[in-house]
Amino acid sequence: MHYISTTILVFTHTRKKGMRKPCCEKEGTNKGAWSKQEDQKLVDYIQTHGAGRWCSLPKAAGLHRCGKSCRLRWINYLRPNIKRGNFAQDEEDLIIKLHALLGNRWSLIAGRLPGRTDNEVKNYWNSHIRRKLIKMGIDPNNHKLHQTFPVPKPSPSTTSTAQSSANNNDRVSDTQSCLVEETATVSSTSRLNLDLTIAFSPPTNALLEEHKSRPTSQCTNIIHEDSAPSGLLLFL
DNA sequence: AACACTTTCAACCGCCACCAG
DNA sequence: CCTGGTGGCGGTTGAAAGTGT
Repeated sequence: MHYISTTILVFTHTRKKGMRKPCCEKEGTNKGAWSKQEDQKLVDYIQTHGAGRWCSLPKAAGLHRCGKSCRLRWINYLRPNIKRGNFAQDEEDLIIKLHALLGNRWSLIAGRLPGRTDNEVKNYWNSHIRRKLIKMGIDPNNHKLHQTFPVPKPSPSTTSTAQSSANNNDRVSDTQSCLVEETATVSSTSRLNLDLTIAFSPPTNALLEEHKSRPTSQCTNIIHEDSAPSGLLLFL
């Protein structure tokens, strides 16, 4: 009820502002969770016709969905080679380092984690890592240690109660050791040590393709404005 | 067992960049 | 150059699952 009224409000607002029509017809399209049948239809269609042309895809595939919804479902869930489930410790460490370097650019971060999607990385950051950093007195936005907050000792008693499986305890303490190490760097240089060459996974084929197709001017060596070069080559 | 509260994560939304005409 | 269509991105939402009382 409330949703419909806000949708109408927003819709009329955008029509007024930019006279821009929505990418899909709102009427008659399904919303919410996808059914098995819908998934199957989408997979079948993409397997025979390939992904792309998202706006016309739903009609062609016989789906009562918005094209964007189809794209999201494919990219985040149905696409082959998607890694699901718990993040490994090295993945978590890499996310933290990449976030310190790139900020909330989830697609770029996810691009360095084979099999992970931007949505998954974003969710994991917001529900796990962010909370963890805050608990440890680290500002998740700038990765700096809060001045007033004492650095906790990496003892088992400091682990989270909500996720207290043995596995998680291990992960938490590992992260702590990693972050304590990092905060030491922060305190000495006011910046994280962002040398990513150690834990860096090789670029995916897609990334390499992407790189090939771009002019060299867009291939950027990321150098912090006030720090030494990280040695990380990013394809932006 | 029942309820309240918290956490997780799939999905939606609007904005913006890019490109073809 | 301008405009409209399209794809991609990051922020946000809300239902479901989990946990505490």
